[in-house]
Amino acid sequence: MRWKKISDAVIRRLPLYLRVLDELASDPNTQLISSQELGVRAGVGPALVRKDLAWFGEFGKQGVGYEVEFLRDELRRILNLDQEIKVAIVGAGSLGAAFARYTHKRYSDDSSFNLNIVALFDNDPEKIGAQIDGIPVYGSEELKDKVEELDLQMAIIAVPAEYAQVAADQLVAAGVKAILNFAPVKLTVPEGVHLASADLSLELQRLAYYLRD
Amino acid sequence: MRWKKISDAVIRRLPLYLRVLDELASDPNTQLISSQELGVRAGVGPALVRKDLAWFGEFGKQGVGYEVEFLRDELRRILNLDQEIKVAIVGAGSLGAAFARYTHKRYSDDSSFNLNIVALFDNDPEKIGAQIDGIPVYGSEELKDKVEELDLQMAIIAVPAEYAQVAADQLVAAGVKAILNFAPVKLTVPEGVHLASADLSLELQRLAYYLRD
DNA sequence: TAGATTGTTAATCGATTAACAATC
DNA sequence: TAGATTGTTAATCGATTAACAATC
Repeated sequence: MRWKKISDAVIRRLPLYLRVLDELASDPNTQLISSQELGVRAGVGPALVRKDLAWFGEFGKQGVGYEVEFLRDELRRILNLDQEIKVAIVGAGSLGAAFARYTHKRYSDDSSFNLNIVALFDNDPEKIGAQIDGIPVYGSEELKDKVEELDLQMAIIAVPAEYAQVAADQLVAAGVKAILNFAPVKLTVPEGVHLASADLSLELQRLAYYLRD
Repeated sequence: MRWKKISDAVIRRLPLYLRVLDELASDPNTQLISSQELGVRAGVGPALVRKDLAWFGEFGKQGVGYEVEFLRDELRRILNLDQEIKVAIVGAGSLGAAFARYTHKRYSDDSSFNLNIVALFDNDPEKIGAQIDGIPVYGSEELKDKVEELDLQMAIIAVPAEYAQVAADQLVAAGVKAILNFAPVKLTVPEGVHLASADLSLELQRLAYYLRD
């Protein structure tokens, strides 16, 4: 299945819809949902909900709405979340460790959360060989080998700003195609490698603007 | 100084420009920068750089460019970062503690980083009264008092998803007008309260989509 | 002055919303 | 059938880019 050039603005909303459907799936009273209702819960207009979904197929029934379980499964498939995705964290400092715990817990609790942190990497000899929440910490020089061995497909960069580009380069060289960056720097990666950024300080600085009103 | 209805898309780019200017300010060789160069470093087109800045005044000189130090000061003023902003973190678990350390360090190291974490809040009696990196942990029932006493203007929510809306409600009731949310839930806040979200799992799920190519 | 780069207007592009025929 | 809601096309809205006169 191949969908060409669907805008990232669309892709960003799919996890929002999926979250609503996951919540609803546990409620036996709600087997159907309209674009109206799904939109309200996701914070998106109903027309946009329908347009977004229509890029991938005809998932609804006119006059009826969308089947919650069915649509959830479709969205999970579209987002490649129907299979386990193995994630590495580079940087086993307090931030890296916190994400490891956080995401690992989520993976164990929620059987449909298929993002699994399976390895941490760090340079500190004190940390290498230890485990955090049962997840092993490896030395950075093992990164390439472990990416292959463990089939790591995604990575989270949680190192200090000055090492973030180095970490990204190592990940790219190892073949990782999706990177979530927490360091407060703009990373440069080759075409075909996908970046997401969770830049705490940019967000705080943006919020500061609105303190004036 | 009051700038009406400037789009959030514009505001989001100002911290990007500010970051570039901060880096450049330490380089005595670069006293001037063109919209071209600033754009390349910030990842924005040169025309957009000029248009963004022009919303707030005429900061450049034709044929010359922008003075780095001057423009930096102007941007810091526009973003209200010319004064110390006191920030609370709600949730003193590993994530909250990691942010506290991270941002607190940044505040001490970088004299122009005026976002200062000065309080943590938690419900766990084990944690209340303790300090993390010298920052005191208070009980949640003290939130309202401490917001006033310490003049807390911003907060970071780092509690489990099921408590995030409660935390937001308490913050709003206490008068906090800017909230950065890390919990994987859509928060509802009244008009006039500004939200930023750093939703790790939404970003990871979005990245998963691109693993197909 | 000649060259460069701003500030700004007009043109383009893309994303969201409105509307409605199709149909469950 | 009557009512509801989808999928889709056309209209609108907003954001980015191109172009260029002003001017340092």
